[in-house]
Order: sequence, then C-alpha cells, then structure tokens
Amino acid sequence: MSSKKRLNYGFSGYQFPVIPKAPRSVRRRHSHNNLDNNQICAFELLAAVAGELLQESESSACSNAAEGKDELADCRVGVKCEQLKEDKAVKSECFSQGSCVESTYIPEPAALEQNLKHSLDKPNHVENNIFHKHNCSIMNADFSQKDWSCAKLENCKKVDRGGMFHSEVEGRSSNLGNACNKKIETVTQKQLDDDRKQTDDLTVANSCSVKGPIVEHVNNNATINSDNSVQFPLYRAVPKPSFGKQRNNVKLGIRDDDENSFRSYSHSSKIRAFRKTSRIGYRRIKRILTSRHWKIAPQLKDCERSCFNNRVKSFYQNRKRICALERCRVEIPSKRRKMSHYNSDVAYDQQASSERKSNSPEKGIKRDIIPHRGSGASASAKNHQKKDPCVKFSIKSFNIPELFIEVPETETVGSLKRSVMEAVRSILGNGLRVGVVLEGKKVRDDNRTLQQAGVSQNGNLDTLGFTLEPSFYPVSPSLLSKDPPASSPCVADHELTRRPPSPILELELPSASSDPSKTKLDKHDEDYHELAQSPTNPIDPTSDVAIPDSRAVVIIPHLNAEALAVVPGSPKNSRSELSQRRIRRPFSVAEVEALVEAVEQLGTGRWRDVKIRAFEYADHRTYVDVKDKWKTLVHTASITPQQRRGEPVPQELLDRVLAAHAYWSQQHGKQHAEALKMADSQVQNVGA
DNA sequence: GTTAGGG
DNA sequence: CCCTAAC
Repeated sequence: MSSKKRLNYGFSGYQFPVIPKAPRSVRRRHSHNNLDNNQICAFELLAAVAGELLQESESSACSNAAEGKDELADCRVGVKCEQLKEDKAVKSECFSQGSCVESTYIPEPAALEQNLKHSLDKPNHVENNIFHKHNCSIMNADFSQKDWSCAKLENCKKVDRGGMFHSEVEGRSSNLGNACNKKIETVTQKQLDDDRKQTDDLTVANSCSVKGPIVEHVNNNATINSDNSVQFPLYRAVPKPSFGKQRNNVKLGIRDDDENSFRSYSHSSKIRAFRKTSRIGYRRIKRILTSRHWKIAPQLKDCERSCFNNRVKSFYQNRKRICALERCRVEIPSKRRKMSHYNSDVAYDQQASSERKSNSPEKGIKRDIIPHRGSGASASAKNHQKKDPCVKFSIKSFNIPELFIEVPETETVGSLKRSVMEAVRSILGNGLRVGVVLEGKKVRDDNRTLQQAGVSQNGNLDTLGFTLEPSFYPVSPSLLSKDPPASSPCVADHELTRRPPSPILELELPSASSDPSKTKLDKHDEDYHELAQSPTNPIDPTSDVAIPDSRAVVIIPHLNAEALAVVPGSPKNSRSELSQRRIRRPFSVAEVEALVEAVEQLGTGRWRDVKIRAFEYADHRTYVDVKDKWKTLVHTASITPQQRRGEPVPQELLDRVLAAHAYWSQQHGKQHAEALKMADSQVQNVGA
C-alpha cells in the first residue's frame, strides 16, 4: 500500500490498481476486498477503540434526558429520566498520547479522576470515551443524545486533519477487554505504519503512541465494566485533494459494531479500484451490513433524509465540501436475523426485574444497547408488571445521522472544525421530533393511545423504538409528482453512467404525522430509493464527473423509513416484524426489456451476470429477483393474455422471452448431453 | 456467494 | 418475493 501516495493526496498522479474483469470463478476468488482488508481492518479496529470522550456535563445529560422525556410525554408515555443516573454515572475519559495535540481536548485530571472513580463505583454502566487522533482520512464522531443539547459540538473541535474518531463505550461484558485489546493492538499496529509514513506530511501529531494508552484504557474498561456496548458514529471528514478530481474521493464507511470496529473504504489509493468495482464493494457492504454485521445494520431514519438539506447551501457557500451521507445506502436487510439487531435497540424488562440496569440477557434477548448509527434512537423501556398502567422508557441515546465531510486539503484545521460544526448544527438546528416505531412500523397517529397502539406493559415493548426526525419535511416536488423512473434498459448507458453507488440527491421525503397516505409515502420512499439507484436518474443533478464541484453537499436519501427506523423486534414475532417481506417492486416493461436482452446475450443460468448487466445499479434487484422474474416471464409468455396480470408486457418481449428460453434451454440440453457423452466415453475408456 | 427450484 | 438445498 502506497501510503505515501495516499498521504500526498496524489490522486491524479497515482496509478490506481485496476481490477480486471475476470471469469467469475476467478473474480470470486479475487477479492480486491482482501486487498483492503488489512486497512479496513485497521480502521475498524482503530475506530473500535479510538474515540473522543465527550465532555458531558451532568446538566447536559439531564437536559437531554429531559428532552426525551418531554417528547415521550407527548406520546402519553410516562417517562422516567432514568437515564440520568446512568449518564451521570461514570465516564472515563481517555486520550491517547498522540492525540494530545492542538485539537485535542484534554479533560482535567481531577475530573478524569473523578470519573474513573465513578466508574469503579458503578460497574454496571460505564461509558468510556476515548479520543484518539490518527491520521486516516476519516472522521468519525458520535453524538449521542446527551451530547446534543450541549457542547456536543465541542467535539467537532477535536478534529484534525487526520480525522477524528469518537466512540462511546458503554461497558458491559467482560469480553470487551480482550476483544478490544486485540483489535486495538492490531489496529494500532497497522495504523502505526501508515501513521509514521504520514507524519511528515502532517502538521499534526503522530498517532504512534496511541497504542499504549488505548489498550490500557480498554483494559480498564474491561475491568471496570460489567456492561458495554460500543457505538461508532459516523462522522467523517475526508481531506480532499485540492487538485484532484472530486470524484476520486470515494468514501465509504462502514461501521461494524458487531465487532466494535469501523470499516472504511476511503483509501485513496484504492479509489480507482473501488470505483471500478464499486458495485461489488457496495454489495459487499450490503452483505456486511446485512449478514455478519447485522447487529448494526444501518438505521436510517426519516430525519436523516433531510437533516442536511436545509443547510446545504450554506455549506456550499463556505466552499467546504460537506456531504451528508446516509450512513449506508443499503437495502434493508430482509432476513430475520438481519432484523434481530433490533432486539438490541430497545431493552425492556418484561420481568420487571426491579431496578436492574445491567440488562442481563434474558430469553435470548440481547440486552446490549448498541445505538445505531444515524439518527436512530436506542431506547430501553422498562416494563413493570405491576398494575401500574404506566409504561416506562429509558432512551439510551440518539445518534445523529452520518455525515460525510469533505474539505480541501488546503483548508485549515480550524476551518475543518467549523465545517464539522456547521454540519452538526445543520442537523441539530432544524428541529427534531421524535418518531415512534412499533413492530417495525411507524406509529403516525399521535392520537392513539399507547394501549390502542399496542404499547403496553404486557405487549410489545420489545418492538418499540424511537427515531429522531426533522421537525418538518421539505418535500421534493419533483419526486412527488414523478413516477419512478424505470430502470433503464439501455445497457450501453451503464458504462457511461457508471458511477459509485452514491447518488447525490437533494431530496426529501414527505412525512405525515397523520396516516393518510402511508402507502403513498412508502411508495415514495421506494421511488426515492429507486431514484437513488437508477443510473439514469434524470434528477440526479450532481451525479457525474462533469460537475464534480457541485457535490459540495451530498445528501443521500434514505431508504424506507419504516424498515430503517430503530425498531426493536420481538423474538416472538418471528416474521411479521422481524423480517418484513421486501416491498414488491414489479418489473417495469423497460426492466423486462433489459432483462430479456441480457438473457438473450448471456443466457439463463448466469443470473449474477444478467443482473449486473441489466440492473447494475438497481440495488433492489437481486440476481435471485432477476432469475425469478425470468421464471415468471417464461410462465407469463406461455399463458394466454387473459390469464396475465399486472402491467401487460408487450407480446414482442414475451416472444423474445420464449425464444431465448427455448434457445438457452436447448443450449443447456446440448451441454448436458455432451457432458453425458463425455462421461459415458470416459466410463467406456475406463472400462476398456 | 451463486444457482436452481419449490413455495 | 422467500427459502433453501446444492454447488
């Protein structure tokens, strides 16, 4: 890895590795991902331990908690400011040596000491924030609820050119120490190399000394904490080469809370490769988020969609590149397990086990409170089985959505700080409201009682979640009035329109507090998403190379809010809530045409290729979908028009379907026959 | 991870 | 669109 190049921001001059297209068998093996693995790993690990301790005043925590209370109160929910104590409780602040320069905030020893003392006193809940400055081009910050009202923005100051990580750790399990320790060592080890190389170029301190302190602190955590969860936020600033093409700044970040790590794909030296294979990378991300790392699958909320819009222009004017990205533009995991992480969002206590705060695992319900990225809210609700009809909730924290920040390298650290500050302000300043999600669905009717909504002490507290939303939703007229653009069948265009799956849209989703057009809203969400995905999206104003600088602010639209909201899932509600069936997305004629064309050329049995060819950027189409669609197409073509349903497919296409189907069936038949022949002859040879 | 096929 | 066996 030529970290030197990276550090020099020599995007334009560097020959990025190109991943050649290889036969699938080869491609599969070839994992360019692997190339990044080490680095990514390093980021993960680093992120896992590197964080910034927020200086949280008790009043801050209190006021925040109070806010939550108020919000909830509106929902007629009796809320206890239980979090207060927790918030007040222990916070240990740790700083790496290397991060003590300039932008680093250092707590007063006395305070620190006190915090540590608290930690010891209250082993169940310890929050450790470690601020660690390192030189990767990532800024990661977290603003939990309590951070918001007060000096949260303070954190922004602690950003240097290299970037910032902030992590909030709520200790719980005894494993933390080991796991983290391991990771830290790994990461620091790896990071060290890079860092050292970078040192020359950086005005800010080295991170070489990170290792010791962090490890040490983590160990402390392990010792102290009886309960922990790690929250990795999503704030990143990426230095932008002043002369490089904007488009080369490909940044993708994945937080892997499952392993307390952070993944980043923002290595500039990999940019080309990544872009070339952005699709794959993206898919990988999706996989990561939806499979092994499902725990922290993106929690995209309504609020995240629009948080940034309002301030976009101002950012622009600042000539800063501030991009607000959805943490991940990822399709919502649909599999059961993918939703299981919801379980960890809201902790509740069906057993009414008194004041126990150390959510001990029960019935397989994860007690870990792992706040989700984005503006997701983690809430814990305590359900007391008394006859007291009150439902008690305790919201652990809210996160702000991920921000993507880009600033020219020539910017000063100070301006970067301001940029970050701006970004955060833009999110927080627009007003927020709280959304309630129950059983995976937004509860939009504020007039329903909790009882009516099914929120009761005996019921679905485990499926209750909260989200933060903008207090208003600017509605994009263009979207509302527009039909979803059909996925373009123009295969050829894909080459031209190929771009990283990070559509830039300044669009907002409408939202209604009542529930008049839920269907429509959802549809809209879909459309929105589709727009985002469509390579031929006509709306995308800033998608391509031509106008790189127009991307000063990027807002990545969100996915279906319902699916993304922080929704706790009940293990009991096996399917209904935990894994909502994917929304139906009938294939348009154009899509069918693209499919037919692809199949005509590639044949059946290569659905992955067909998918990529025909639906490169239609993320909602999987190759399984494509295959299934072909299946139904073949069926449709073989039945009478009267029996067909849905949008009529031109007979011409159906004819082609049949023709292609017949042709490829024949081919496969031939293949099979040949295989048999071969086998046969071989058998004969052997026999002879 | 893909493919194929039943549900 | 889901699920899953088989590869």
